[in-house]
Amino acid sequence: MPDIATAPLRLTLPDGAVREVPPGTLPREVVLSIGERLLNAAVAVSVDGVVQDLRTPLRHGGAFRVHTDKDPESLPVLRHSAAHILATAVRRVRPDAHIGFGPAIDEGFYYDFEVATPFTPEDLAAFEAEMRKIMAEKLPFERAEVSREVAKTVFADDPLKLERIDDLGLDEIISTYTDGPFVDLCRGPHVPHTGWLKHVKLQSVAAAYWRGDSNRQSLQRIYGTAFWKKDELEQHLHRIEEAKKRDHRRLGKELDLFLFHPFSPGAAFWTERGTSMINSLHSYLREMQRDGYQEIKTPLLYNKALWEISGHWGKYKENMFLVLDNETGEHDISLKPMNCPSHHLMFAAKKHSYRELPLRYSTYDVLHRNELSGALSGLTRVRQFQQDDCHIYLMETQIADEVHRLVEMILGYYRTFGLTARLKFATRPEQRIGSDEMWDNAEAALRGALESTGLPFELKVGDGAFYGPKIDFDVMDSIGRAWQLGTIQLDYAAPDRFDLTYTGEDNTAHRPVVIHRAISGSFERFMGILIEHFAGAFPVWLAPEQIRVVPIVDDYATEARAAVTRMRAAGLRATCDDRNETLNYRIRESELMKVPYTAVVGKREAADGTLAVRVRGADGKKQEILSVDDFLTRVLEEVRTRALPDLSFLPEPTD
RNA sequence: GCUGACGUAGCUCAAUUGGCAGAGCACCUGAUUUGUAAUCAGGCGGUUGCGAGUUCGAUUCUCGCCGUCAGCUCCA
Repeated sequence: MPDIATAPLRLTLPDGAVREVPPGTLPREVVLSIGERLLNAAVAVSVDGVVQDLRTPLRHGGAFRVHTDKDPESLPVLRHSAAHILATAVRRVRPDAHIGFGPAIDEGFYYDFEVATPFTPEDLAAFEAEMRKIMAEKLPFERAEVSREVAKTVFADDPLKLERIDDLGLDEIISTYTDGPFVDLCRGPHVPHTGWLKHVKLQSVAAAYWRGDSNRQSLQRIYGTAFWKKDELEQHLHRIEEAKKRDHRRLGKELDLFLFHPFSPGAAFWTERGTSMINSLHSYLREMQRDGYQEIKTPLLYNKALWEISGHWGKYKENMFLVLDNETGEHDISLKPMNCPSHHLMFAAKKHSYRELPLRYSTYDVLHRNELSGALSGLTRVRQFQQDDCHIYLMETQIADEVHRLVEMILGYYRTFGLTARLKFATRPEQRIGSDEMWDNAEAALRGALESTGLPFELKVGDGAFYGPKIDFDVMDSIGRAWQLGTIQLDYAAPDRFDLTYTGEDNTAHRPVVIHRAISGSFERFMGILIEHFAGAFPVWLAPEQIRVVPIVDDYATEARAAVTRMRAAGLRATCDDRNETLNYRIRESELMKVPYTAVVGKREAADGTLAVRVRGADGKKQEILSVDDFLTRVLEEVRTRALPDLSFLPEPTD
């Protein structure tokens, strides 16, 4: 047991009042002294922001706060306790199970078990039932602080816990928590007793390596979640269901945007509709880069000599698709996993003047990365993709301006989609190339440029690329999920490796600096994000089919087709659905395909040269009768401004 | 890659203990000529992912392969 200093601890309450208590005082006593009702509602307390439970002796003074189920700090405590209750249940039902770790996580909790035979979904149901019993039993969570020797005795039958104990530092307090028959090595904090848990749901079971190490044994991990209130749990589960409905894999099929085939896992087949969307994205980017960018194309296959120069052969070979060279019989050719080396070759192929800098190469070339088969997932993790990639060669003095300009451009691009981004500044990682001096320069330059934008950013120490620091853009979509998309990476190493030079004002050779930057990350993943963000109801400029014209009966098909012809001539993507089906049927299909405008032509419209325009998702309420000209003007304006759709009209996706 | 679950018509899903593989939608044909989210009738469509094995008989059981999905430290 570590020494506890004897000087009284000063606790400052939120109202400014100060309590002095002897070290080792239990928080519950402090809370009780504030009020009995508060104690009944208290889940945990925090001292200077560090959350602990009511039965962990106080060791430090500081800002003292009491957390009830209203406070965000309390939810992880509840979920951590839920994890223990799960372990308690599993041990009752399957006494042979060894216990691993069981923490609270963002959306709930998990617990790892080592068992001879994997759990089944039926086991999960049995565990959940047992958990309910344990919750009804209101078993107190008893905390004990024990010596290393005692801990080892308690967990003599749990090898995973023993290993954990051995990892603990000598000065760390070893504590255990007991609820009923179950003892766990645990730092806490926990709720007072198992009855505090009311709304728990076990969600899935999957394998997880012990300590995430694929060389270690595989454990069974059970995921679950818990909430204070029933409707919170139900809402959470409902949100998961809703997210499934806008899953891009499902919508991609329903909206006929792309498909996958087992003969080329991890590579999308884009349908006409999906291709149309990607082309719209391309045009937008080209428009943004009209000024000062050179779009180029470079080969897809390279001799390994290039990868040896770039360093990929040593650091990235596992992820590259190697190709057999028939003449040498060796796999010494590779599909490119990145564009940078080929751009550097392009740069090095000519003499460059300082007057040309910054020189910006952009490309949409296809890249291949050999991701683990188990890592593939829809459009978000693929083996073949296109980046909106760009490499900028510049002088060090130009970095600040350029980065400033890039940040604005990238944020502007996201804004077009109604996406907001958070910036992260990532510094030198442990595994890196280049001298410390180089890193000092690079980090200072990039950071200075970032600060000049005046935007808030988060510092990610050690998260940089191996060749330089970077700014990452994490984008939040319409349902609050974060995706890492854009990146601005400073590279002092590649110019050396590729011996890149430009001729300066002084007529001697100088090293340029390289900036790698991507905006969408990859078009594949960006499409996946857009599909989910808009739930398939894309802005007009992006929608693969912008207008569907529907004649009520054959008699007006001529007028309908004439309208479509005019729309197409104006550069819009319009179709005519004059199939022999009922009007309702065709309207329904147009709505299901999320076509922004369905223009109906009946007797009146045919006579007047008008269209009855139905707006997607508005339930027919926003219909307007417009002349073809007025309608065209309006849609063209929406396309020109890349107007965002009114997402409040977003219908619940249909099953 | 590893662990588990899954793979039946273009799509979404059925099929008792192993016993003739079905439905809806889509598609095709015909009828119907429709005013804002599914008109009616008929028809086409499958060597049940692929390959072995067990069995009188396999969608069903076993094994291998392919693919899909979930997960693979947010540290007791």
